[in-house]
Amino acid sequence: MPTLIEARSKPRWERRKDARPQELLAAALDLFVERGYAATRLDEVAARAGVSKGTLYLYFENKEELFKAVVRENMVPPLADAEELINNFEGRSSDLLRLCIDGWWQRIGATKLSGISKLMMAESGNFPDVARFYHEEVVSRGGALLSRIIERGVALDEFRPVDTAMATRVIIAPMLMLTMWRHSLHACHLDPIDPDAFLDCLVDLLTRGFETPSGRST
Amino acid sequence: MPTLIEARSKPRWERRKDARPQELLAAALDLFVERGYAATRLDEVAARAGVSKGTLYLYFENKEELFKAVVRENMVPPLADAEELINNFEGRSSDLLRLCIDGWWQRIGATKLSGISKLMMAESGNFPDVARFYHEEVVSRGGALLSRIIERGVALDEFRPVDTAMATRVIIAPMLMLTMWRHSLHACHLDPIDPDAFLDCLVDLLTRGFETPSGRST
DNA sequence: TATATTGCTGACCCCCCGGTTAGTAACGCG
DNA sequence: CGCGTTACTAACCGGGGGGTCAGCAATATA
Repeated sequence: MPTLIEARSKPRWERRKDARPQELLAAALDLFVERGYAATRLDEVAARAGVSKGTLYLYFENKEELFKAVVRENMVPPLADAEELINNFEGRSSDLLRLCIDGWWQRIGATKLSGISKLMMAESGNFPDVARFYHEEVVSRGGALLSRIIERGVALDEFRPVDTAMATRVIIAPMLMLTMWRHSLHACHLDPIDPDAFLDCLVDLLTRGFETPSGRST
Repeated sequence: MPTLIEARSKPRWERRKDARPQELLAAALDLFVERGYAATRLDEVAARAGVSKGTLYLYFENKEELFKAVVRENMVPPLADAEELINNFEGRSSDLLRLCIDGWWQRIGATKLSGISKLMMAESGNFPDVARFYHEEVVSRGGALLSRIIERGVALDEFRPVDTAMATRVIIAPMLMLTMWRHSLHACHLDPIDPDAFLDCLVDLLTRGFETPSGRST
């Protein structure tokens, strides 16, 4: 039976209309990253946010819209900041490149947000609508940023002329691969890897590969 | 009603105990690659092999054992061949490395088998038992092969001394990443990529990075 | 053609999960 | 304190899919 204490101190639930969306988004992010898109149960998302499944549907139309909201809330802002940075940057393009890669690592790669990238690579084939959305909101925008940096470098004669599209992929590949590792075998305590060493190794390799003899400093 | 022709020429089904396992494995490979592990329906595997779901369970204990059989049937033999090649190879280690990477591309990377690698990266987190099996049968063995090549190169003074474990990953990362691309966004007709150009670009980058000044030829 | 053997079918069980809704309890307000 | 509004809950629905099994029909044998 409900004791006096419970009856007095704690209502069975509270009305917190303002706080719900953020709490649901946080719970959804956690679970999407942990389990993937298809394997995430909306029951569980709601439970982790401290509400019932019905409440989740008061704030989000369905699973797909919930996921899109998670992406908009978490992945898009860092992209906007990077765009800002690139627009106002004055200095060597190789420094700008490293700044962006480090920024990505600190704000996405090293955080649970990297799980979203992994999730999309893993499941985009089964959810083409979500894939299209993610491509428009994140992939194409992120790729465009990197391409701008490379083209800046080439224009200022700091980088040798390269196929921008391919170079963009060559940079992104190891970054994404690192997140894949961290979220797959690595997460099962198999095949541990040191992310910092890996990134250092690759950034070094890349800058050596890109820079012109004249652009070299150290 | 069943016509005379049907009644005479075609039985409703045939007994083909010997052929079933191979046909089921082929169907399973196709669907695992197309949809992923969790999203593959055993009903559909059976249908594609031309039998009912019940028959599938006559030949395989359950979904997990079916998947393991697919891996053993398709992924393990190329590894054994590569091992053979490495054991008997006489020549420059950089040639051996390129031979193995090309062999991987032709027998796995460029075929639907690459979908299995992608699948494991994508879903190992949700199926730790399968992940462990795959790690033992494929990942650790493949990694060991690459490590042997690198150590061979270092021992023969063709490669400069490197952290073998890290170098192994640096080689594998772009290979796996390429398969990820081909099976995710690329498969949705987004972000097309030329695999050969990508691989050439990276093999070149890697061999340059590894070889000692003395080991250089061209 | 009759009979035994067995590879194969398809209906069935049961749980799960995305999504819905009738009803209830928390809160604002007089 | 009482009343209206509404944020929230819990029970529910329907379809789907892993796994099972009683029975049937295709072959081997005679």
